[in-house]
Amino acid sequence: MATHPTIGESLRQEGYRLTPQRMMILAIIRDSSDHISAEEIHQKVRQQYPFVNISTVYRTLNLLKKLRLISETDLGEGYVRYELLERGRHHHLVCRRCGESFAFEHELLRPLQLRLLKEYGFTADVDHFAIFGLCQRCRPAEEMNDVRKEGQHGAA
Amino acid sequence: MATHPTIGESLRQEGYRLTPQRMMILAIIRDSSDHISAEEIHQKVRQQYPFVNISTVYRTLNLLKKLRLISETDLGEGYVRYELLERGRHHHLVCRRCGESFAFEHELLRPLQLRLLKEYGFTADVDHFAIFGLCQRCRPAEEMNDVRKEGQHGAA
DNA sequence: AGCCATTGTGCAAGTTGTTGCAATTGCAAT
DNA sequence: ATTGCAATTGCAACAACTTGCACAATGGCT
Repeated sequence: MATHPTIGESLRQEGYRLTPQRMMILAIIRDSSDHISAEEIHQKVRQQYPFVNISTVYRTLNLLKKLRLISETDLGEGYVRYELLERGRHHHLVCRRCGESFAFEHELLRPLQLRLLKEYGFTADVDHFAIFGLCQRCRPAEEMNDVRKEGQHGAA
Repeated sequence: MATHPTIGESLRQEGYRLTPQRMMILAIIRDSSDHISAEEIHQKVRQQYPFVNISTVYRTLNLLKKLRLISETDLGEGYVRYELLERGRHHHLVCRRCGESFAFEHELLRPLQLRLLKEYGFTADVDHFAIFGLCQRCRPAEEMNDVRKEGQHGAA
């Protein structure tokens, strides 16, 4: 029932206030099994206390993102989803054809992160990537589609 | 003055129409020296023909993106920018502190692209990445900031 | 307990971008 | 040159998200 102590305390230690709105929002993110949208958070907060404004939800999410406590991901649904970062870093492959999304290990981004640091002196925030493309199942279908179109005028 | 022939023809070969609106939009993207926003394109189109609607601009940009003729990038400005893809593939590092953005070579993403294909069977669209983080100049300042905050309560 | 600077909230208006629909237009066939 | 019709456009309404502002609440200080 109580808000996640470590995250609430992280906020206060950074000089921010732990208000009832923020406690409710934090509890909902923590209790949600996977990525959750701002609108879903807003709905659930309102079940407890109906006067919370959606802009408070967005402002809280932006604050938590700034403090690197949550990650924000665009899975191509027309809105973004949020997740506790302490839950373990992972990333997503999103198929542009079927819309399905697949997780992939943070490990695969390490080499890139290192090269950017070595060659450009740039410290990349690699909290949560979403990479778009074609999944294994959809690629054949897409290629067949290309062939049909090329067939219309004969050349590649 | 004439619209870029190859891109205009690409459109028609795919079965789409080459309308005056699309010709103007294409010419503007081609004549722009770097990444350009939808709003900038709209302004410039209206100088030639004031009745073009912003939704036509967005729809044309989405079409060109779908056909992989342009790339779309979020440089953290609150809107996205577009660029001809045939101009050579490159990506951006965006500093979350100073806002500056730096180009980096497509080559650095190749290994990731290959591993995603080998390990997940996923064909990643790597047209234009924007990776956020801290640039060389801003990292010291940010770390100093962290130290000050940690000092307030003594432990890390 | 009470004061006060500062942070946070709700509201309403503003952005960027998307979409349903009716009217228009490009273009291939006649 | 005209026709037919799917593709395209303009418009207005909408969705996700942000922001300016006045009021409210928090929490350190006395």
